[in-house]
Amino acid sequence: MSKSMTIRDVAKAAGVSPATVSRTFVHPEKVDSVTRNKILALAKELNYRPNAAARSLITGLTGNIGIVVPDLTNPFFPTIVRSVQRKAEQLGYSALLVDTGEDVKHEPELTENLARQVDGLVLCSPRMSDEKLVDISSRYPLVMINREVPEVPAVTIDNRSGIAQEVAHLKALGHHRIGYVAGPQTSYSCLIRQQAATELLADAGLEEVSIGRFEPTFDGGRSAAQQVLLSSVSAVMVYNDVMALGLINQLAQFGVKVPEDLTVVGYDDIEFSSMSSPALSTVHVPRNDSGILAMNYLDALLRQGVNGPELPPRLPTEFIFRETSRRLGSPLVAQ
Amino acid sequence: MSKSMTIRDVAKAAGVSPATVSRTFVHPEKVDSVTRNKILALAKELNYRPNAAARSLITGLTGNIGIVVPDLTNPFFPTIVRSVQRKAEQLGYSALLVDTGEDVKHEPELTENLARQVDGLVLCSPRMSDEKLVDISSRYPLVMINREVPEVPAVTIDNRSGIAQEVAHLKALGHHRIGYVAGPQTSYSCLIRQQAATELLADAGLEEVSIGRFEPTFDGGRSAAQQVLLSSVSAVMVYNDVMALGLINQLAQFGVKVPEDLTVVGYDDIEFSSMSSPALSTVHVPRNDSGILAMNYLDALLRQGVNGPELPPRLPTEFIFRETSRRLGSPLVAQ
DNA sequence: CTGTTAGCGCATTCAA
DNA sequence: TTGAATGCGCTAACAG
Repeated sequence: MSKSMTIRDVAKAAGVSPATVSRTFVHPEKVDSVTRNKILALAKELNYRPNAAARSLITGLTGNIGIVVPDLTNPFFPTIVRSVQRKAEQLGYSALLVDTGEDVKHEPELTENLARQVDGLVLCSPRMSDEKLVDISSRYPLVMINREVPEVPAVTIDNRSGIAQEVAHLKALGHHRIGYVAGPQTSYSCLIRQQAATELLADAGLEEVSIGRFEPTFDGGRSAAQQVLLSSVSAVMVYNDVMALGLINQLAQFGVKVPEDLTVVGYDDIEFSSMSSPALSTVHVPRNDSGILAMNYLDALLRQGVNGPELPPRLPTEFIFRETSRRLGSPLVAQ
Repeated sequence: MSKSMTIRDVAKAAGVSPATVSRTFVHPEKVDSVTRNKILALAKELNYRPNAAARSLITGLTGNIGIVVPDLTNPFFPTIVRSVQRKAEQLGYSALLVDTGEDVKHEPELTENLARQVDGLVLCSPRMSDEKLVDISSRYPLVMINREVPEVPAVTIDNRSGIAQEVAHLKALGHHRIGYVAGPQTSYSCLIRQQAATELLADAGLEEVSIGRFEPTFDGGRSAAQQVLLSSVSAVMVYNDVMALGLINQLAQFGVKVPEDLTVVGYDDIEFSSMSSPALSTVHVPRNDSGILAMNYLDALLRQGVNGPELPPRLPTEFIFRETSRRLGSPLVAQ
């Protein structure tokens, strides 16, 4: 118990060679079932644990995967990280985490450093350039979540469908002049969502007012309030929930009530969106699923060697009608 | 570039022995500055990277630390995880993360599995028993955050002082009959806070009404609303912010306004507490600092070998007076 | 200050 | 089906 058991201790105890012990763990089918069971029993009796470093030195594998997120304090990410980590654990990996702090400049370096310590990477909403991602992906097994780059495997969200549902919702409520409050350019999904909004609003015969870019944070949303107020819209679609919550908060301080005076819809369906009051109308993004799918893909990629496994199609989103959207011009309910 | 460089490649290129190359990385001071610089230059020219597994096989060290959290989607934890991870990175470690999912039963096992893969552990608000923690701590280098167990190193929060400030605040606002909404028994800080509340309210000559236990979640807070309403208190102290936010949300649905009809104070000062409306009066807990201090301690522990380094005293907390607390019986401001 | 020697624990040849 | 031999890449003794 004092010193850790090695494969030779088990071999000695079982009266076999170290090689046989090794085989029973790596290729159990290549060992006679009698000797195998004997070794297995002895192994756990002696509390033997294979030394990961020694194994890694030979196989070149670590048994670890890396998760990279831009900002763990952004409520969008913890759910993803958690689901990746759990699935990784189920599959026999441990998960290393790196938070880049939205530092686009250092993101490639941090990612690459991590890459050398793990068998594969899960990159959550990476901010770096397409070129960098293609480059890193060509050298390390990797899967992205919430980003699309040609030739780089990814679990993606059907942003366009989510925006379409928002547009349909707002149109059904009688809104015509609609604002889109944009997030930062560094965010891929922001670009996609805004582009979809522009197209789909036009298709629906609605008028779009582009507002922003702002930081994708609560304060970013607050700082959008003035422009929103000056834009003469009856409804705004906001890049994400955190910003939408910030916007609503600042609007309240200006005496503008949501949804009475303005309809606001978010995107992501973070946990707090259903908790705030008024509860935020938003688009649900299956973040938990995305993590599981990404990790499953990575595992398949690692096992097969080539990039054979199928990737799921863009994950469906669903509009959630809560309390921050209402029919345009409908009378206030008596208090 | 195709195959990874080894220490021998560098040695050959520099015309020295492998041992000298090794030394320049591990004990730079034991190598002549001229040869050292030559080796260093060659090393990066050849893009040499020490093989962690080989190094680990000899030293018994991995260069990794492990972080264990009960629930990453609980907004209390991401800030801590992030600060630990960043400090770890600064100190030359990589961070492995495990989310136990508030599964008390499996927590020891998950922790122990992680322990074998890392040089040391940071346990955030561990839920397992004192005995288990003492046991694991006796076998692996470890530091806890937000838990106190004799003989186990920890970065702790001055919960009592936070509660004292809340009590003083409520007393100053004229409240007399005060509720304490408790969280789960599995949470150490809940026990401490409630105990402090009982004592300090009594000391202040105030009347305490104990309410709960509830889950330390938003829904847990909501489910406390009925009992709070029936308790005839003018103010409640809630175990944590998430619960306080849930309570306020449910109270609103019952037509009870905060702070007009009831004063509510939380604990933790999670990010959303300043973002909600009304903004939550609460006790700020220095979570970011706690992570940094814990990681610094762990590093010192790992370096010195013994458990010599000093631990900081309980970290100070600070009451934040926001919008959910008000003077008892003061007239409403005209709307 | 530097080189030589040895081996960390394991998985994989190759024979038997 | 099993055993003996080899080496993954590196660091730590020890000499020199």
